[in-house]
Amino acid sequence: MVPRSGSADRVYDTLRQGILDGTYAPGARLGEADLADSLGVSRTPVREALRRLGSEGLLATLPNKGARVRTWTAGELGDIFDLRALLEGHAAARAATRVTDADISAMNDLVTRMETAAGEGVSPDIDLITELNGAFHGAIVTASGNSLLPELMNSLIHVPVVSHTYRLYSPARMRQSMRQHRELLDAVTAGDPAWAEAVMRVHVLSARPVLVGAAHDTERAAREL
Amino acid sequence: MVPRSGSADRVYDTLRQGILDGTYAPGARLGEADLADSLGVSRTPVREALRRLGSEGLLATLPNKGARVRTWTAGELGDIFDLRALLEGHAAARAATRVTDADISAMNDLVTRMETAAGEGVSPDIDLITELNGAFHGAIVTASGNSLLPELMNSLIHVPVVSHTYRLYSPARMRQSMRQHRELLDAVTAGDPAWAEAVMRVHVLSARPVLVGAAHDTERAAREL
DNA sequence: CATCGCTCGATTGCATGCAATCTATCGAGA
DNA sequence: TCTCGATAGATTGCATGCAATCGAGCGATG
Repeated sequence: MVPRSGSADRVYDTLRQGILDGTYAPGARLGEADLADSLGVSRTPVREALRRLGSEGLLATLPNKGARVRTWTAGELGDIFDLRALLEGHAAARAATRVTDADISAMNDLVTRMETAAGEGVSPDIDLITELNGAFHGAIVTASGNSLLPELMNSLIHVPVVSHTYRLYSPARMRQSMRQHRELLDAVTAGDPAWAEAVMRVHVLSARPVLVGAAHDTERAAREL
Repeated sequence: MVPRSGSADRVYDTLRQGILDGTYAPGARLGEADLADSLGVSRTPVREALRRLGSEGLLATLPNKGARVRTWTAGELGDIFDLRALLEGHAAARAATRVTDADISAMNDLVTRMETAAGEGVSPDIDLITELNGAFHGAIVTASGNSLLPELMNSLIHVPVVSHTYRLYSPARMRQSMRQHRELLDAVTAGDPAWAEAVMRVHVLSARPVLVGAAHDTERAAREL
């Protein structure tokens, strides 16, 4: 998934990144002319990028009314985590029976680097942890051997707030998450599918209330405006 | 998901339908100018539709080389059915604990009409069965209460050959499929999530070898050209 | 004779112009 | 004063033109 060369692809990457990192807030309006101007291209590639993002679920587009950054209710976030628990749990079980030594070695590297980045240093490197965490979960999903699962996970994980998970974690919750990664790796290394699936479900479902709670707070604050 | 009004949306619907019903064969090249001419619109809405279909996985698009109808290997089809068994099994279990009487009544209507369409008449109405089957599975998924599951299923089910399932069925296999629908409805009506999940998994996984086998035959035939 | 390079036709990618639609503001009437 | 309607500005949707890139076919060369 390297950044391709065309203008439309660059615009797509820029907008996607901006949506995920919060540059474009949920609900923000994305006008074609504004974006074209600020990005130095014409409206055509911008339109193309907006339609792609719309069909991938990051934007809500209304005919003749333009595109807005999609917002997610607390209920939808809960549903996302239910599906993640199901799909990633399945992936972990299958990965446990299929991983190669090279896979395990790479995963171990990722987990170790995460533990370092989350370690006792004064300020954990959230961006790095987020990136490593995504790579680790991606490695599990890939190791499941199901060639369509990575694609399918992308339609779930691209939800902006999910990529901000670690910003919402307390130090204790962060340490718990790191321990779960380590145990997941242990279960996969042991080749125990039931153990791996259970740990993965715990890992995902224990993150769920943090995200859903944050969404509830946001909704409450929005109602009181 | 009613057909919207714009030209781009009409082109999208036309192409999608054409891909699913085989008008555009797997691997067929879809040129912008050709389509624009034959559909009586300019290249702009055609491009838009092609990009959408590409990002939804129905087309494989290469930069500067245009779009082709995506082909699926037997392995990918097997992976799709594994994920369907997982996701629809989950949906059936949840539906069993949440359906309303109105849901059950609507599902019963669908199943009964399918049985009629597949009945002892000389030529079962395959198109009708396919449509009713899609509606029934959609009803189960919707009744699961997970608001994102329908979206997610769409990224799996849009694979062309899957929509042709019933064309590949023998009369005996067809009757078996109808019995499974009826038993699934029984399980959901009884409110038994484990039973419903098991029946759904049987239903999906018993269809799997038929589709995968057909794909293997196609691949073999292609190699021998 | 095979292989490499080149030119030309075809196709995609991007920019721009115009028509259609929507939103917001202002004004008339009850 | 409030509501409804009309007009104007802004924005999206579509068509078209031009530049960039790709692929096929021909010719030159080892």
